[in-house]
Amino acid sequence: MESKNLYDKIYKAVMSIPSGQVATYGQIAVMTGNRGYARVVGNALHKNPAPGIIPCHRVVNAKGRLAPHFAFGGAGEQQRLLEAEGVEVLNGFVDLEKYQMRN
DNA sequence: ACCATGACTCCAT
DNA sequence: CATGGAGCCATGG
Repeated sequence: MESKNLYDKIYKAVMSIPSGQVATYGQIAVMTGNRGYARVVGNALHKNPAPGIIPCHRVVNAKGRLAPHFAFGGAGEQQRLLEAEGVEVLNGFVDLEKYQMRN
């Protein structure tokens, strides 16, 4: 499994998200090259657990909502992790205006 | 090579 | 606000 390009970029992008901030799938997708990658990004995070290496909890959808299918304990766990980093989560939503990773 | 699937996003109704 | 359709891309069978 040496998918050394796309996935690697995605992982890097996700890992590059600073603590206390979040990024959307589309953001990561565009960051890695294409908006269409949004699905690949989601698949990558879902398939490749790489727990401890990839802070998937910092990745939310375009609406700032936590992943509905978060594979590491559910959105509740994701929310807990985000709050632990200083990100306010309200009803499963984060304030993108405040926490979205800006360039 | 084709078809089906998916942690997505946007737009229209 | 909910639902549906279309667009985008990679992966696996």
